[in-house]
Amino acid sequence: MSGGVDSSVAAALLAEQGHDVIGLSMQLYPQGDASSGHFGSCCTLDDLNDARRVASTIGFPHYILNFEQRFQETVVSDFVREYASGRTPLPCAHCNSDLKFSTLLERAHGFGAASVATGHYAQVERRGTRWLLKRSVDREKDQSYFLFPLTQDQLASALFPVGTLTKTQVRREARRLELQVAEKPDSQEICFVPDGDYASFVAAKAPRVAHAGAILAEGGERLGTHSGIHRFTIGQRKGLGVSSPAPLYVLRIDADSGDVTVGPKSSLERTTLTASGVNWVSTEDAPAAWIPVTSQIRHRHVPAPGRVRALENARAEIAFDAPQSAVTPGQAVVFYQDEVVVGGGWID
RNA sequence: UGGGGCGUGGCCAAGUGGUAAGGCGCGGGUCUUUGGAUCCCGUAUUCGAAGGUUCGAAUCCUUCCGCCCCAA
Repeated sequence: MSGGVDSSVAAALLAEQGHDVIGLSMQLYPQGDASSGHFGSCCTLDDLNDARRVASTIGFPHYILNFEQRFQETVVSDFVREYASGRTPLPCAHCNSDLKFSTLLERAHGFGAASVATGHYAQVERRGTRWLLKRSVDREKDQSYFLFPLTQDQLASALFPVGTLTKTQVRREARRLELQVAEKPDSQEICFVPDGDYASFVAAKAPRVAHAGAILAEGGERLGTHSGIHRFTIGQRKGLGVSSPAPLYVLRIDADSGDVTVGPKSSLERTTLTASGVNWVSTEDAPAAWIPVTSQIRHRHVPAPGRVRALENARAEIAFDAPQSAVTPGQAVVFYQDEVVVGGGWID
């Protein structure tokens, strides 16, 4: 329970259906700092109190789990490491697979719980011998993209009560259940970075990245300098500090040399990509031959038609029917067939 | 008191007689449980200053101010 509307409604609905619900919230930052309000946008002290009030209103126990250290070890360290290596992290996906459905799930089992329910907009469905991950009914809010790493065991213990509802319906349920968080704004942006200043956050954790480097044109011409590769992501237009007749976008980030290569938007297009750490959610065996899928290379990306096939060592190759802009290492590529998550991996 | 170059919005910068491109930044919006991501809208009655030529100048002429380079 994050203290938001979605997880609150998820818990309340399960309780209403007669499940034996216990509420669990993760404390991810030091309490003292959280109270200042400058420690991110979710799971602050206020949020934990909101969760507790919801549990109290519905009438089930609520516990706060101190995951500060685990959070640092999994989500935050990966976040920093990725930026330091010139990649763009996707912390929400790691938080789901490495914290919520691992450490939190273990603790929940310790409480005697059969499953962990969250407020994610996604669906889990049993088909034959496998658990399938599917998009939520509300396609606009679908969060299956962030859940692609979940294993069969994790999916077997996952419940997404709001996955069959629209956001409008969730708000309506919250009001019907008289939850104090019914009108609470949706959370957004990265939850653990104070003031949204992620660059300073990364630089503080990994001082080595904050070194100046060159901004180069595609031909190698030096256009300017920058103050650290962690400030850039593929496809970024703003913040380059370089003048040009036409907008420039980040094309490549070389962590070794510190070079950031920029060029026109058209140079961002790619028709193929490879991914590592691929999780084939829907299939027993990784597909050796090409299979048709639609793929997303970022959250809110319009699914792009193409095909995918498995490579050695949990890797995969994706070929799009039409070029896609800004394929970004570190982001996830998730492939779908209709509403079903076939699998996903981390873009190389 | 030798020669050459430059001064356009906060920054970079096009434009060399026809009535101020563009980029960055900034402001606003959109989007969003990743990205100071993308996308959209706005942002110089004015071109170092003052005169002059012209129907008309940032663009030509004169003077002045400021900066830079080369040669002494």
